[in-house]
Amino acid sequence: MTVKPRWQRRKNARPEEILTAALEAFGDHGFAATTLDDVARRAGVTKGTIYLYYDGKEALLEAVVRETIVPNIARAEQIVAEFRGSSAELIRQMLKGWWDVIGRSALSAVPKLIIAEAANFPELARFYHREVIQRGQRLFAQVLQRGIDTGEFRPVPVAMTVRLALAPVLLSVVQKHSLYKCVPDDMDMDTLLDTHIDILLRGLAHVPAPVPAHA
Amino acid sequence: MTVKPRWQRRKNARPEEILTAALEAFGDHGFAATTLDDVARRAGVTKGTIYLYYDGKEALLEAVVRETIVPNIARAEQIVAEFRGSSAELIRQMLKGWWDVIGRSALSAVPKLIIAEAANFPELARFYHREVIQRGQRLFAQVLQRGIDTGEFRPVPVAMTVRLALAPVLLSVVQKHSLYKCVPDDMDMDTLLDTHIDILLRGLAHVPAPVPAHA
Amino acid sequence: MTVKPRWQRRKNARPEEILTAALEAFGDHGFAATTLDDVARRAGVTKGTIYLYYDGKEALLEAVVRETIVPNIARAEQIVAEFRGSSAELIRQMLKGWWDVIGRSALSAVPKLIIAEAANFPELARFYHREVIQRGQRLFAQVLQRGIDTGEFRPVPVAMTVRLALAPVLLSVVQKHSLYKCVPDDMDMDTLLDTHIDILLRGLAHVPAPVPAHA
Amino acid sequence: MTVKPRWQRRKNARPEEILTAALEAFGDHGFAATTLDDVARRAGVTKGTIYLYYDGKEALLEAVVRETIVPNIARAEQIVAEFRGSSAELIRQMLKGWWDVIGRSALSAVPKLIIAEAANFPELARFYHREVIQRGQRLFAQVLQRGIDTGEFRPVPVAMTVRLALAPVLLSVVQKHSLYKCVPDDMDMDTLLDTHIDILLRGLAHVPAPVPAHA
DNA sequence: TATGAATGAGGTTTCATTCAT
DNA sequence: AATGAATGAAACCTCATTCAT
Repeated sequence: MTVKPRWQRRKNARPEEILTAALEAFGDHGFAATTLDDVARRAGVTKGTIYLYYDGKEALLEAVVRETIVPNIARAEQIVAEFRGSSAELIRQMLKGWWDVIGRSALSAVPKLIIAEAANFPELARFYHREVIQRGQRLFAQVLQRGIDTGEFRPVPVAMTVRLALAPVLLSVVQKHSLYKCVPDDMDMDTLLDTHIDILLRGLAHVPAPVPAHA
Repeated sequence: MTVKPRWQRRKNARPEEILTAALEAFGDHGFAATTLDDVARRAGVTKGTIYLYYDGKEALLEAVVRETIVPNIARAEQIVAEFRGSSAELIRQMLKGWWDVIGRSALSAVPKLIIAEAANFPELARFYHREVIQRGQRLFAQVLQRGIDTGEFRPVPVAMTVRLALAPVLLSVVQKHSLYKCVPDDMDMDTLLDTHIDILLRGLAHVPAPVPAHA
Repeated sequence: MTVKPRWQRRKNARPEEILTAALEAFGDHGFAATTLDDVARRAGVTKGTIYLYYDGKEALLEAVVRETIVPNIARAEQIVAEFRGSSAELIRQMLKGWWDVIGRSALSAVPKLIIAEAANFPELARFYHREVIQRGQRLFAQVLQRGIDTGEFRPVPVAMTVRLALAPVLLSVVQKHSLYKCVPDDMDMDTLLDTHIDILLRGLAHVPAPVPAHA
Repeated sequence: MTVKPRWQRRKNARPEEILTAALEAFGDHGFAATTLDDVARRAGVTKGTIYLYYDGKEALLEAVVRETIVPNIARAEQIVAEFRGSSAELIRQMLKGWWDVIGRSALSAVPKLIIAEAANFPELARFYHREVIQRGQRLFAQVLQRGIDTGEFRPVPVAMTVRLALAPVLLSVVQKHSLYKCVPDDMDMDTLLDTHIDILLRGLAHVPAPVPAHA
């Protein structure tokens, strides 16, 4: 007969389990409304255990943000550097790929978390802006500029267009963790992305404007 | 700094002052991280006074959401119903108008607040989705459909396109209340909107044959 | 102006009530072993009320030390300055007076508290040393020096003698709040003080040493 | 710094190492403010190891007090029993010896510890009072009484005088572990002791009181 | 109507103690 | 014999809510 041990020793697995649990909890309820009891329960430990690995609630939040997203940015930068093909195709792959890797995964909670907590943790927000947003925008801007340079796209304000290209996926990921937790989600992300890419690429194409820019 | 006028305000101005203060505070810090002391301070009253007009913190949040945005939706519906002009022009005016009325005002805090708190207040989120988002999307869809019906736009998935058209302004308003409270805001909203409308309308245009500027 | 001061009076009295309760509790159990619940209970309030008046447990400790003893030092300085009489008589009165005012009162807990907590709150200890101990020793040293100068006492190392003169009363006050809380107190403080003063003054007198200083 | 020797120590050296560490830690911070992690670190072991030798934190405190001081009392009793010489000389040697053996060593932490914790551990305090203080006082009283009986000293209240004779060394040892951890220690213990013994013995001598005892 | 002193439930954090390794 | 991961009770502290004025 083996008696069930009160707890198990899982030293190496613990930090990541706690981090994942914290990401979920913070993403669901926000920082202030999340209790460490909730995080602990999701991680299958007790409250005190969290303090073995993290200095406190705030340190846990920082770890969640710092250790989850940044690696993916580096990977994206590498993919872009190695890509051979049209700029249009690369833009399509970046948007789709971002959704597949971040949007569908648990990592998708981070952007919503940052939006909700930026004002309460400005230092963390600045870190995220510097290491994630700016790097991501720079990457996308490179691709767009390359397309303009090669004549594939018409000249557009690059920085603005980058924001416009990313806005639908960012907003979708944010809504996935807020409104669509409460209302039936009628959004077909594949169709949305296809439509977005379709309109975007047509809008970047070299054809005369069909409508006067202004009345 | 005015000291005396406070006592000369109409008595029924109090609830609105509190509501405005609450919107600011909730928008800045989120619901859980906002203290009623903070709301009271912004409203120029003391904590106890809030309870004379609202049943508690949660009731205050509900009031903020219910009483601030809905009236504007009704106004937008009226504007659209009365509009005479091309669909493209109406789309341009709706996007620009939304930014002018909501985006620039204190009301812009509501979308960020909803995103942050939806999971904690699902009933409120459903209300907002039903009374604000769906009505807004329906309105925009009407305009888009009209443009397709009249041949001004090519056929596109309407529901998706509505989301895509609104995404940049929504995301901007959300970021205005989160990241851009912490990092220098280099975003020129007018240029962003112009670029967005430009790309969007080109993307909606009938591709091959150049279409006459005006029917 | 005494209409119904019952509630108002309590409001003004709160900080002092809490301070007294804290002095008792800290004196009894030490800082770390004292719970704020205990302090609150002694003061007849709840835990939260303490935070209306003090920033936290540590601030409460500081207030206890800073606001209780210092005024008495000032008073002692005044008494000495105004005294007319022999130095011996003044020394007698200072020792007896110190015991009557501090030793018998609740203030007697402070020296024990400082001894117990000095290492944990060095800044507070330095304050106490500077504002209480050094001022007290300086005062006593003046009197002793005056006695030597007038020929009333034989020359002795003043700084050392001050310590020796004060040691029995200090130790008594400390023990009153430690050991003699646990064992039956067989100490008659009046006799102890009389004996101390007797031996001390004889020891300070101008007579040849009756015993060889060393073998 | 020696690294290897730890493993070569006799196994039963462990308890003593822990006891020494505990004495230091308790003496520095008091019982409640001391963590077992601190004790363990000072002893060069981990927290769990302490429980192999002691039943818990409180048992450790008891062991510290019970096993450190008592042996020295026995030794002092023996020295007194074997002493041949004047009572004055014996008093001098006892005071000086006490300081050399207890005052300078780590054991000096015990009196401060007892003072700080007596109210929280009354049973332990009673033990200490019975086995250390009373035995020490009885010993000193014997010597004093012998001096009076032989005519070496004038008659004085013995019990009181014992306290007075010991007060300076006790207080010094206590302050060494409290205030003088925080403020520069300007106290020359040798001079203090010499002055004390000088005044005390003169005060015990057979000469007419130079000052009227009291009105 | 308005205040703000007081409360008490609930959260974060610490740490003595246990126990699997 | 020794470790240190894990626990859980208890402490500090905050703040929504109440209520006497």
